[in-house]
Amino acid sequence: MRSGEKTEKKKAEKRSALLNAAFQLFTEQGFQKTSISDIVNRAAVAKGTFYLYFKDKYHIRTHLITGKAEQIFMKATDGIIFEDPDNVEEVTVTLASRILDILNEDHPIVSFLAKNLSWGVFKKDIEDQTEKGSFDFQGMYRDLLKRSPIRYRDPEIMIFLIIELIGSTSYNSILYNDPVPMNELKPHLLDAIRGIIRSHAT
Amino acid sequence: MRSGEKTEKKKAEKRSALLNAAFQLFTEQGFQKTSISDIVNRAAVAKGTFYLYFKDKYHIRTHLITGKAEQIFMKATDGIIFEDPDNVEEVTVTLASRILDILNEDHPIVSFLAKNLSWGVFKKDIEDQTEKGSFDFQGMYRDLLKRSPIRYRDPEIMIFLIIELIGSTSYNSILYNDPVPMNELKPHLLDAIRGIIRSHAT
Amino acid sequence: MRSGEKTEKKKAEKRSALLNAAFQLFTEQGFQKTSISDIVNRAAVAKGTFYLYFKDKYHIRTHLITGKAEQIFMKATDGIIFEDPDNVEEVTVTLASRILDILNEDHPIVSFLAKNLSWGVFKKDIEDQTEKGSFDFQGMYRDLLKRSPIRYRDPEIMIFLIIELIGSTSYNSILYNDPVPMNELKPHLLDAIRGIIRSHAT
Amino acid sequence: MRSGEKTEKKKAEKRSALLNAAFQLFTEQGFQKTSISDIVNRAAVAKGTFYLYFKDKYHIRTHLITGKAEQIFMKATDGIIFEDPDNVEEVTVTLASRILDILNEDHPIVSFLAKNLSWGVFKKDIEDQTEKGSFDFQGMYRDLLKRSPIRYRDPEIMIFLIIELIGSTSYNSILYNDPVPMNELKPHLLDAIRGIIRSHAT
DNA sequence: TATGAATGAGGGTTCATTCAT
DNA sequence: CATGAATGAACCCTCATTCAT
Repeated sequence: MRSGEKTEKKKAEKRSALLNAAFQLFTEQGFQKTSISDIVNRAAVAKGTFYLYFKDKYHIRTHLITGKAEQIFMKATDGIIFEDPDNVEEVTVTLASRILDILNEDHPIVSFLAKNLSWGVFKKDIEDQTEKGSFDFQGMYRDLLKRSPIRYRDPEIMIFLIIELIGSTSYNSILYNDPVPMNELKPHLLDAIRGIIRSHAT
Repeated sequence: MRSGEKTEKKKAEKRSALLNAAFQLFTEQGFQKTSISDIVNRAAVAKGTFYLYFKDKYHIRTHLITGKAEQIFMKATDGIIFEDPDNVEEVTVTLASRILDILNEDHPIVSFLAKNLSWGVFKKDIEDQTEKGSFDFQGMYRDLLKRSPIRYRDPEIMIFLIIELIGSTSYNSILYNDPVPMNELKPHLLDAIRGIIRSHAT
Repeated sequence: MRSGEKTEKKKAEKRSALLNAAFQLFTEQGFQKTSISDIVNRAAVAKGTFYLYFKDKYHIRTHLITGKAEQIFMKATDGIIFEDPDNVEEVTVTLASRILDILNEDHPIVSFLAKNLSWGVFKKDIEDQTEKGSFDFQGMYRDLLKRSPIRYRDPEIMIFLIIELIGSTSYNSILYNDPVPMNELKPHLLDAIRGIIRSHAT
Repeated sequence: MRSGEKTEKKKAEKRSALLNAAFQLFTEQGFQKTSISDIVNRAAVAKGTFYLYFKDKYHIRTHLITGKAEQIFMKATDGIIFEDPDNVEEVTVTLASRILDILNEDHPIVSFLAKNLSWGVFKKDIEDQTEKGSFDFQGMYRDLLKRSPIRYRDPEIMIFLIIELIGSTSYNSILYNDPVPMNELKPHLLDAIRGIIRSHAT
């Protein structure tokens, strides 16, 4: 009745092969230019198989985006210890720094996210997916602000500015060293973040 | 001149009709979802005519992007008078403010640029096109920094950070009031810009 | 008997579940638009199981048609007593009337037969299937004509005309009240049948 | 500007080729089993060309059905002269007779209509299409009944019974001589029609 | 027997591009 | 210059059928 272990394993392999193939192709050629034929060819499975695991191209992209984003946040927060865990500036800058390092070491992920992650897609995906275990970044940050001894005006705007700044500058710096490599850009970026945070402190 | 004035005029009209139609459609539906059929239909021109004026869809997009960008910069600098034209902070913030106002009053342009302008495309287009009369923003800014009594470290990085910050935040704020409308976001944005400039001052 | 009773019962259940599911689906969506996936899903049976009981979609349709047709004839003749069992007109009109009533009270069967029973299919099915116990309508009618005191010219044509008339008019009248509901159409139909019978009497 | 005569002629040829190919294939294999690939292959045009002339398979079927039906009615009424044009029985039987002759001489049309014309399709098509020049059978018959010296009860039911009887019996008789060839069936059929008409006379 | 994952041929449809007019 | 009919490759997706478990 129940499918055996072996079958289950094979299924996981197919799914994984499809995700990997899609990730590579979306990164190399972008989402729109990648056809389902391309994906199944690289994954070495039959065309119909794709539809056993994903509804369509958008579905597999969503899985990739949320998966990769979560992976980054997990890595960024893993084993981290703050000297002063209630210091918004320290926590934010440290997290930003770690995320920039992770991105800087994983060009494919940057390329993939840059080519596939627009705010529209991101927000929609986030809302569509209330998957268990999904990393709750917003909640974590809300707690941080609550515990902080310093109050911040318009914290939502603050975080919005910071995220957009990181996101928009990473792409060219990391992938094309334009205008300078991330190593060089990073201090300026963290400075700018500090500036934003301070200007919101009351 | 062999061809009569009338013919020349008609030619320009067709070209113009194609550009307008493409702009509307790229804005409404995005680049990928717009077909050449769509464009020629809206322009009320035969399909083959498209190929008399543009090589393909990418070509017409390039023309639109550079045209619109130039239009914005022209408008932003038109008739402007600075109290202290050598003050980098004043000039930059004023320009930024005017550009934000222009964008905020022209949603289609924001939508169009957001949907069609990635850095990759932009740089490539800029390089491909050495069109006469194209607005020399970089040159203007270089002069400003030269005349400034204050010196700035890594001015290129500074301008990069500012441009990316403006570009990335405008889209959601202007079109979706997310996280707040541009009216509200603007002071924070200008603050952040000031912060970036000051942290680069020596 | 090697296989236990329980197994036999389960087997019959699966077969039955498939037949029921197919009947419903063919009735609801028609034969062509129903996929084998649809059938096994509704029958709550694995895809492969279908092929243990039926060769393909055509095969299951055939079983349904002959089964349903037989069911109708059985019901129509069940417990019937004629005043004058040798009177062809009385017997025919009474049978026709009962069949019309049965159909009128069982819209799904009408819909199913209408959507799935063309003469071509019917005749082929009948010939292919020499299933035991199949109701011998033709034989019954031959006997009736033999016993009748009145002789009829071309009896086969006569019965052909009657069957076609009933079959073709039932669908629209019963399911769509078009041009009128069966209650209203019925007397006219029986009149027409009487007319056909009389014009064949010698 | 305007496409030339030659172009117009070629267009008509393509359209015609598609209609002919579709007619043959629908007749040979039925509607559902015929793919658009089949049609364009037989018509010897490219696949995309199909969509220049017809929206989909249903659209081309509709054109064929209405076209063929009109053709039959035109032929049946062409040059007809009645001794007593107000005699419902004479007119009806004469028309029926001519239609049966036409059908009997054009097996493909019978096969096509049998395989493609269900009442549902027919009524929907008729309603969808208020094309100019379409033969107005209903109007003609209404006039006939109005002029008739004899009154008829429920004339709509009467005509419904007659049409269904002709339609349902023609298929097997003409194409398969079952139960007898049309030549032989025809007198019985006309008799039955007469019977229906008389039983509706007041 | 029973399962359901896997297959891949084939369905309908779109569209950039060409070319005779 | 301008046209738009014609093309056919490529797209996404469905589904009957097989077969290892």
